[in-house]
Amino acid sequence: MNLSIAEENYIKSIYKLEEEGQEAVSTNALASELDTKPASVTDMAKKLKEKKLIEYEKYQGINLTADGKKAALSIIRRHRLWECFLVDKLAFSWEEVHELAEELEHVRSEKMTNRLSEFLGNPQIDPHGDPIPDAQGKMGKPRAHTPLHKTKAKRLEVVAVSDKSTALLEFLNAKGIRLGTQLDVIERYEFDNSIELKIRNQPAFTISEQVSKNIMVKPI
Amino acid sequence: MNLSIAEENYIKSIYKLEEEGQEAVSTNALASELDTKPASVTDMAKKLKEKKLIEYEKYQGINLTADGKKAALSIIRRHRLWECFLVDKLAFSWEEVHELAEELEHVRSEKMTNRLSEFLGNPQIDPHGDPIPDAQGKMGKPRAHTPLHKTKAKRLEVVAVSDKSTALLEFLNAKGIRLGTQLDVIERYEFDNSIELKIRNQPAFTISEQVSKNIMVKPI
DNA sequence: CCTTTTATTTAGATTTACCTAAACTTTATT
DNA sequence: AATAAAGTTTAGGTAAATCTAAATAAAAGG
Repeated sequence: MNLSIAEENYIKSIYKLEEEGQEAVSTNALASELDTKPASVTDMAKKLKEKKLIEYEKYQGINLTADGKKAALSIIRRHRLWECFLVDKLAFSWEEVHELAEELEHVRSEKMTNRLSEFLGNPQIDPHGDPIPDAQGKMGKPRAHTPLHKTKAKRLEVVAVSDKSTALLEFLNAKGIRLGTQLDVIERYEFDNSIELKIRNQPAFTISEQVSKNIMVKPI
Repeated sequence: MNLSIAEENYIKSIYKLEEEGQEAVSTNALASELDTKPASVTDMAKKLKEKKLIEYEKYQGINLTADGKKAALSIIRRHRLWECFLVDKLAFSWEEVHELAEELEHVRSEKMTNRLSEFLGNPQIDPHGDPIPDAQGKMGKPRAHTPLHKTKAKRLEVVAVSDKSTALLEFLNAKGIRLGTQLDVIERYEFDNSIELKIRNQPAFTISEQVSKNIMVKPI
């Protein structure tokens, strides 16, 4: 199956929205994810259905077929491996790599992808904590799922960040939060769902619900 | 200046044909280099002229402007650095990397390009022996220029290969010819311009003019 | 120098991936 | 259940990069 860059981007976004729990991905949701218009999504949906990569009926939303899922995992694999490359080998920081990987991911060569993986030591997670599918399209573990704002635990470790925008990642950098950082929850404020945190001996600080939603943690 | 992939490919090809000695690059030559039709070239020529990357008058052929040359060198730099990466780090052989680099070269990020260069140890030549322009767009030396079929010398060293097609490179692989290989010319046959060669102690073999044209050498 | 050949350009279509505006479904609300 | 609101699709259009076929210009040959 030979996909255009646009088609790959649609597949990737559909996969993402399905992962986030949407039973069937709506035209609107996909349009806003891809920063395009609903009418364009309808057009593309017809094309991807033709190619048997999605299930789609008028007004009923979109789901990936098995083939579509396979394609998505292949794109995600390439994306995350390039992110590792940029961080591990070219010394980029985690907030810089998403956009570049968006471009590099579209160079389709299984041989290159597999050699890149090997060169990087077959990494299991990317710089944002997301698991990297293997050459067969198997995703290690299904990504760390507990966002900080839904945990009760007091001592936590950051395992992933779900929003890859430069803005959020730079904010986290500034606060000293990165992958593996240990957090102590000092206080949860009901009225705005903000959370007061502390890292080791550093002074405490507060983060909004917006932020805590995007920090995936596990108790320690 | 933001160029599309198509525009970048035109710029690169114009640069190549100018290098090969064409005073003004003809519509036909460019069309066949890019494997497209003359009519398409005319269309694109108008656009690139608009962007001040080429000089172009109807029926008069095409030349790069200073800006066009700068753009070309930037693309070539990216192309050749990725070729080095693929060969040095991912263990590809020289006949496999051209196509992949054609795609990777279109990811435009000066920061990434410069870091890639540094990561590779700021290489001066790519796996085919072509010089790599530096970050300022300066090309080390102007590529080794003597094709094997034009030399009189008997003892030679291979310094570059001008045709990057898989076919030629695989043929050279099979014969044991690679960058730095030392050749002894046994005989030159006038009637078809073929050349009989020997490498060290191996048995002699003959190559056609087609091939010898594309092997750049220096006497030793 | 005139004619033929070759090279180049124009005109008009096509494809992909978009868009806007209008029409139509579905869902939510009273 | 009727109607309003929200979501989705259709219809028709645009821009980029192609193409074919026809027209035109330049070069080559007698």
